[in-house]
Amino acid sequence: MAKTLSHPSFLASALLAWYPRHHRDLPWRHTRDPYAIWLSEVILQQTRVAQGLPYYETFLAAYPTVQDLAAAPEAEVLRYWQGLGYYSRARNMHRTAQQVVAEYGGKFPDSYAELLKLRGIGPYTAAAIASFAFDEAVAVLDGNVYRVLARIFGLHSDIAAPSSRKEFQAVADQHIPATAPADFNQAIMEFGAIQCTPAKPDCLFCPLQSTCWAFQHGQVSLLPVKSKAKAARTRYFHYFVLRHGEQTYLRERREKDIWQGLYDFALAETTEPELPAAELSRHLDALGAALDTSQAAEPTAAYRHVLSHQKLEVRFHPMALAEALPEATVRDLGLRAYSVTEIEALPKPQLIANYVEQNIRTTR
DNA sequence: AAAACGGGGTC
DNA sequence: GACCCAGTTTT
Repeated sequence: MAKTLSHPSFLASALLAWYPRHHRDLPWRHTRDPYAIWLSEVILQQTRVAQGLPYYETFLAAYPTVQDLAAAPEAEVLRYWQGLGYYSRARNMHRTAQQVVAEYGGKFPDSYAELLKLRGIGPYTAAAIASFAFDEAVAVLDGNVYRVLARIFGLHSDIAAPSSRKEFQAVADQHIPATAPADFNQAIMEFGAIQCTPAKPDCLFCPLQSTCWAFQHGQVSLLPVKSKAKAARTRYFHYFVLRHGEQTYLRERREKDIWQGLYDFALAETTEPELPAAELSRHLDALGAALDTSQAAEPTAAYRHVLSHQKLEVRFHPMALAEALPEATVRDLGLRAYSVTEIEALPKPQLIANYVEQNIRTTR
């Protein structure tokens, strides 16, 4: 909780003076609706404003209220989220919307402590909603705030270590003014986003230059301290794009892995780049008589798709079917046949969406 | 405490 | 290629 200071801290004074003259005009800054604020904050988790902005507009138009979101099918919600990544954000929002309707009578919880109990709402998002929608004096702590505080106060703790959170939170809570918590939170994040940037911050015209520890000690480029992430592992995907006339077979990814709840094609995964011939023929045998071997096509060149913790090398094997797949095969592989129009409506990983866009369309 | 979870922009 | 992004959940 914030200490109520008898006078504003130098940090709060500087940021609150800086903010009105420099901030960007963003749509979620014109609302006090906790639902809209919640949506914007979840979208902006690990996502840049420029990337998230169009999603915010489209999503809010599709689901103007928490009741609308709660009533929607999950696949449709994921389809609106397609391309944003971290799809558990959308699944959690959907479930939480249903909970808010069922257990809170459709009225959003209005305190930090209560918000924190909801799925998909952690310390950052709870503080953001509590301050922006309800004027609660709890400081947000995001990548921007870590960076600003590390530089201003010369904090050298590794911001990638969970244990550092307490230290930074305490400093932020010490400076947030009870009289303007929302503006302070907006201001410190905006300041980090456009003035105190990761690379080449604008120290020359910075209002905090004289009080900034990092600037005074020539360590701006060294702060914040952040340990390196582990190297991503490489996975090799071999997709079988099975087509029968206008129909293409896809399946929902239900397993606990990347892209949960999204749709892709029948998949063979290997730990080596190449799919062994024996394994390929085993997969082809499983398709039975339906496979039209006279129209066998070569697999595509490998697409590289980079995620935070994985590098994917992906090849597509387009295959024509002479007849629909046997019921047993469809069941075993979890597949279903979809028209082009239906495929468009399914939520898909961006990689699959790109492939569909370029390679699957109505013939003629 | 560490790992998993997307995709795009920037240097 | 490395780093970053208005983080949260799971292990």
